[in-house]
Amino acid sequence: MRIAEVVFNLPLERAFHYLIPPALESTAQPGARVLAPFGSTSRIGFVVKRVSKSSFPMLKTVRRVLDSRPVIADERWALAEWLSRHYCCSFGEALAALIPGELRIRWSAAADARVEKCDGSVDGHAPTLTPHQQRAFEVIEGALQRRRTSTILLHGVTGSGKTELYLRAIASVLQRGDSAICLVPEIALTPQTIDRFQARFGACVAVWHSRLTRRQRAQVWQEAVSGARRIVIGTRSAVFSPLPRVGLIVVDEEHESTYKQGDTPRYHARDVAQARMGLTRGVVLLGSATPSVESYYEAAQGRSQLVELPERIAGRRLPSVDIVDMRDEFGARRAGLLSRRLQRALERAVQRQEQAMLLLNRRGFARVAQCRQCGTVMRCRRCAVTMVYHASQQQLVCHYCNFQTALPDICGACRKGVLRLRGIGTERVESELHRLFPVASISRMDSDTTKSRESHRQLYDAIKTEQVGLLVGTQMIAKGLDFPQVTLVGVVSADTALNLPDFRAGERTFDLLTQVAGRAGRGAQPGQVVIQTYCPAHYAIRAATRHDYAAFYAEEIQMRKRLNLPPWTHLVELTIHGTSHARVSEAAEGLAKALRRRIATRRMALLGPAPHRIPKLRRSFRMSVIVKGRTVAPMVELLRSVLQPGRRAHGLPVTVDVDPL
DNA sequence: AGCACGCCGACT
DNA sequence: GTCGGCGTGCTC
Repeated sequence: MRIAEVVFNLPLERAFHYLIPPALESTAQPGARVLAPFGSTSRIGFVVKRVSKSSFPMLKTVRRVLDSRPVIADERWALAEWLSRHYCCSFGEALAALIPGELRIRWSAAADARVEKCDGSVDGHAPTLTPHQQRAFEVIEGALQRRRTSTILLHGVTGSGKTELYLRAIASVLQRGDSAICLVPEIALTPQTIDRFQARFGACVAVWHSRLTRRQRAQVWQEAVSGARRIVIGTRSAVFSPLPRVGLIVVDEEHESTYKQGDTPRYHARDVAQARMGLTRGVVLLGSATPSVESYYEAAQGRSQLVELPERIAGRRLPSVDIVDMRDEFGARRAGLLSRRLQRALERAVQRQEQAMLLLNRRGFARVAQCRQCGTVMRCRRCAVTMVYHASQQQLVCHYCNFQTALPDICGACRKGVLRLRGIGTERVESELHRLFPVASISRMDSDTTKSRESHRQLYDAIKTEQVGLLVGTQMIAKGLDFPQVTLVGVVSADTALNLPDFRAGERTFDLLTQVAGRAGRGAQPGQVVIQTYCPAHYAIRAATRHDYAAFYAEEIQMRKRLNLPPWTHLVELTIHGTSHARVSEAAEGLAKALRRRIATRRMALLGPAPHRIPKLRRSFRMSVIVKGRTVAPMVELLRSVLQPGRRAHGLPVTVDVDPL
């Protein structure tokens, strides 16, 4: 038993054997990380097993053990197995995903666990529940008491009091001695939620997100393990929190795409939450005003329980929504930015000193720079996508790789024409507002103005204290913000998301419009929403104006069925990349052929190969192949065998994206 | 995934 | 003649 079987964070299924020196005998146990010589260097790996002999003739020796106790054990170990099975990654990659990258330092679970009294009992500060909330809570409480794996979808309109129900559910779990995780889409968007959690539960709440420093992360981790904290509220990786006995995972705004991890393993935190609670008979509470079609379908199929909160609390009304048909407004002649209707509404808001928000889901000043003479559009030379002009930096910026370059005086292609800026972004709207309302206080909120650690909070506070009258922003302003003085929300263009080549375009649009509309009229004054669009008849837009999720879902699910798309099927997207275009397409063809041969007998379909949505990124060409099937498991099993060893096709690396967005 | 080894094109 | 491109194979 002096040999450790070790896996690494590499796209390799195989494990490697190492001798364990006597001094490390007691600590080199399954679940502990070790530093092991690997090729010409050393790397960190995970011990998965102890064995007594190995067929490998020249074993090296473990250098050191990083953990005095396993970092991953029990149900989190099983969760890693699920991750690797479901997302087609190696076990080593799955284990690595379960611990923060920053946890490189030695840690011991022996830290003093000063568990404060923390049962989350509902005190005088908690508001009384409305009848709808009360009924919803009974369902949630019932599920928690049953102690069986279950999922509840809480579909509540914006401002219907979902957070209060999360708090009550968590309190209930704490009272019986278990712990809970609450996932939020983006920490910066939810300062209010965190404040409320801390007000209710005090020091037993830990906050987990990407902007924590290394030290803070290690500390939160430690406190979660030791039981000093019983609640973790955080972004997607918080689903892996090492809290003991997690009885409930709340996924707030479950439809948000930020729950999907961008690199291997490309997990979806909502699905991981369900897998985790499946292992410990816990409850998953999904909350949304605009549920993902997937989650609503699960409820419709009876696999999860649907609970509705159809009304706003405190008798607040949902805002009235007006559609401006931009074809009437500007017609085939010059395109404009703000319709007369929206301008008038803005004027009224400014006069009454109320706040207004304008949404445009595109940052920068102009979407493209195009030559007036030859029509050439400025593209990023590494990514082959159009570059966006940013007035604040006076530069063209690639939104994929952040490559920047000055706006040339004349076109580089024909050396004659002057470049013309076309297509609008948030910067352009901001300058238009300055022109129309020179005395108003105007701010812009997008990822450009909120880059630094503190800028988001500062801007948020300025709006909260009403130093800002008019706010322009990307989807960042559409989500979660609660500013009672906002009475007007304008959507500059509802069509930006609608016209993308994506089968979720309708869903995205419905979500964005409903969410941004929910920012209006949260205080005493009623809210008004003005939506500008060139497709007023589209069902996603029409349903959003009526706040009618059911109508949207009914249309959407039929379209998905007709085209055999999710949630009726699952997709797995394979992307092959490499610097040689010829080699990439050769490999993609080869992979498609190999797969096609094998899926003939199974109930799967193959699409492609075709150029990836972004055909070239950072000098690398990309081709995609999509596998479609009724369930994920057989597809991943097949891919695992075809892409071995090293998850490659014809020598080129392949990324596997299960249920891509 | 990195890294070393090995085989063909444009330079001092 | 060699420097360096990336295609190939290996890592206990």
